[in-house]
Amino acid sequence: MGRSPCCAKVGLNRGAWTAIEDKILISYISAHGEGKWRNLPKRAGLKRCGKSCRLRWLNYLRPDIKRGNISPDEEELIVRLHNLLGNRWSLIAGRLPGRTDNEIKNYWNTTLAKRLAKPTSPAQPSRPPPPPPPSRAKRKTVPPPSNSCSPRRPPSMATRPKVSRAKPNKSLRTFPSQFSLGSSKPVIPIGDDRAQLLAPPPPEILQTEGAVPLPTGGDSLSEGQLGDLGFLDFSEKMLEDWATMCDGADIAASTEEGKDSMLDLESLSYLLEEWP
DNA sequence: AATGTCATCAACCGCCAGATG
DNA sequence: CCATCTGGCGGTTGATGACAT
Repeated sequence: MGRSPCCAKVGLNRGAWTAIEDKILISYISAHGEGKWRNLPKRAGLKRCGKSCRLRWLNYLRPDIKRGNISPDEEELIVRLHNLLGNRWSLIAGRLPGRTDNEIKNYWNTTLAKRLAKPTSPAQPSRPPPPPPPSRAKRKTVPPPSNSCSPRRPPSMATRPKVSRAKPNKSLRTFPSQFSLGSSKPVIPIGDDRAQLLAPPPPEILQTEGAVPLPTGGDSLSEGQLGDLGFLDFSEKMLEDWATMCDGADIAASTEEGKDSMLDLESLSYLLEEWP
């Protein structure tokens, strides 16, 4: 009864990924594509849990990941989106191409949350607190059973091999330019083993997919203001309108006034669901 | 130089929702 | 309709590096 474990836990590698494992995973996905994570480790010859492979790929190895510091524009966008969406990191990350939910979540927890806690912070949001967590938050809070098949922290983690993380200079930490999405950020020479593992992505990755051109009206950001955020598919005004709707306006009415040009379907459906 | 503390972030976990048989 | 599988999400942990003492 109950769920079967996502994979056999015995005999699997844990902790930090090695360069060889990364290479194997990249090669396999390059040849066979993503998906089928459960069987992927076996087929690829990796002693890893499928979930671990998926996480490694999505958060670290994907060629379209944008590395480097969060720009001020991105930061402000994260703050705004968090005010609107709460801790829905995947949704927030979905509006920041190249950024992962894990990265944004980490950035929020380590940097923004602390900064925003200070009342005099320039980034202090002017909006009310984020909405309560959506239905997903109804998870149980009981501690896991002691005989759980997957202990909270496996013993091996305590003896995780000392793997050099090769953390580059934080002020310049970014990914090789061929992986950027039009970013104008400085790029450091490849000192990261990740870069050596990755081949240049296919050209289509460098294109902004599904993006709606920014409005050309005066209320949108100028080209200079856009900076690194030129790939974003909505403008400041769109966010403002979106936020206004979230602040208690008649959403149903608002969405019928031609707002389909302002909101994508996902956002709109979310609003309609979460703010009835 | 040695030690302690803090900040960062990759990786893990349990849980959930949708898909599938 | 039900049980199971699969992919995905958000919360949390702990290794590591940076900085302070």
